[in-house]
Amino acid sequence: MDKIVSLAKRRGFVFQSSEIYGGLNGCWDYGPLGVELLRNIKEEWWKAMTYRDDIEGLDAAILMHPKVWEASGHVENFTDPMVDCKQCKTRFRIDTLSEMINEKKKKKILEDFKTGILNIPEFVEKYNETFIVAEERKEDPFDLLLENKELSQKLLQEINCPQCGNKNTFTSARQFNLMFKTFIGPVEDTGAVVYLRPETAQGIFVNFLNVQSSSRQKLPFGIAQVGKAFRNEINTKNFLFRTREFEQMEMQFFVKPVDDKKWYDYWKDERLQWFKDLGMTKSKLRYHDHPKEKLAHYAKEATDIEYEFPFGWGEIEGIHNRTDFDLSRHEEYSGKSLKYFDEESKEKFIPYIIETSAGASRSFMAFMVDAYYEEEVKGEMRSALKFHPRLAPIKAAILPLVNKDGMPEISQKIEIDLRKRFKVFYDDKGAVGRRYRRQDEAGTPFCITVDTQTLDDQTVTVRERDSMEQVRIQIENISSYLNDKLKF
RNA sequence: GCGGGCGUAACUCAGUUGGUAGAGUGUCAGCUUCCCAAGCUGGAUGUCGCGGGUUCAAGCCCCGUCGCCCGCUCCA
Repeated sequence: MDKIVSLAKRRGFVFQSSEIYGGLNGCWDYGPLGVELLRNIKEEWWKAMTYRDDIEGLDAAILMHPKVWEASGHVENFTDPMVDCKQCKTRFRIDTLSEMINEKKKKKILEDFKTGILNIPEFVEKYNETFIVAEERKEDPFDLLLENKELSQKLLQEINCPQCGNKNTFTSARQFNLMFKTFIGPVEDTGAVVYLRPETAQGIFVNFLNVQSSSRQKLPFGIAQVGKAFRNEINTKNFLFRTREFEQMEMQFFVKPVDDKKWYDYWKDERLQWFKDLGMTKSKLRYHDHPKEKLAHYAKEATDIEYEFPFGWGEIEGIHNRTDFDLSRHEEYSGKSLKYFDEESKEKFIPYIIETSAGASRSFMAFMVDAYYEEEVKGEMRSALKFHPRLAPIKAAILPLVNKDGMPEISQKIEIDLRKRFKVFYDDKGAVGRRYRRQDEAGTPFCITVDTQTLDDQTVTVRERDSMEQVRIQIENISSYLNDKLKF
């Protein structure tokens, strides 16, 4: 993994964000080669997903109405206060912690707690207030006390850790806000709070009827979107794997509820095949089906496509049956009907949604790791990135074998001609062997070399990255040769 | 968030009991070079992550902080 990170920096794939200021945790920048690779991945995905008659594209704004995130469940689920047990290192959500303690025990704890704060009048006052509020709202006073910033710390001291049984081992309760908050308008008024979207999906859901009616689509059909999403992760990890700003490639497929299984299976196959078609090692790809009891609140069925990274298997795409959860919720929260009218059956219903949600950044890293290759050639190490030609940042390098006898002139002509159609690179520095190896590390699949024979018969050699073998072709055929190699 | 490790040139790393920083690779310029990191000559690059402290003197010792990696936790 370290090798990949170091190569990524050395060759201009990925730099740490704000590096000269000491870096910013969990943020990374894509350099000249990185941005090409990333764009190619997104481009391949876009073509695979939207160049078909049953999927439309969309680019929704990153900022959305705050109610979207209430409807989606993110406000509720992304902002739980948590505590850690310092002894056994277990983390608890405050509300789950409360659930783990039985009523009798709670009573005892509250009594001990009250004794403990008798000599602090303001605490006693707050304590009594809490009970009145709990009565009014018909809530557990225990929970309310735990949620109170000043009192919770004292109360936590009275609670034994349900995991290890130790007392007085909890950290103070911390609020985890997994959504980034910001403000609409220059005045930081709470009424104007908006969030940076934690997923692109909601932009698709709220536009479901807009897209459907403007594109005259009928069920089943999908909406695809590529875009940045943001999560205030507790810890970032493993290079690009868990970052706070990342890019998603999502497609939401709207189906009749009775067809959900069929389309779930279809997209499950389809999405795995996409990674394989782009050259990812088959044995390093697998499904990880979510067991029923671990499914997220919105999902009926879910699987991850996982790639075997050097640090272990990790999710690069999720395929979920989200049922009618999202559209129902948006209907409820917005008060607008999101039902679809089926002409054939004359029925009105909320469609089910099959989601395919791939991480662009994670795929980037998976393709990078998968392409990395080392071998020994005549006692020297050769390292190469064996990208599928369609993903390779640079498609071809043009190299004059030596810098004389008119070779540079011919090479430059070839370069100018190819540059219109392909991302190419011209290099005349140093020995040709060194230039080949440089291109290997950048992942360039083809090197076109102009030599003495070129001067006689207008042919060049094309050296292939993986085999290092060369073929000789006519200059006028280079374009079609490359085009052919860039086909599936 | 907790525990551990690390931070010196673009990369990999060395740096003695504290005495004003080195190597290899890469890179750049030139020469040479007819096919796989060849050779020769010359050049450039460091607030030793950042901030503070101890000291006559800190890359080295102490404190804080930021970042990266590993493990745990978390990942609706």
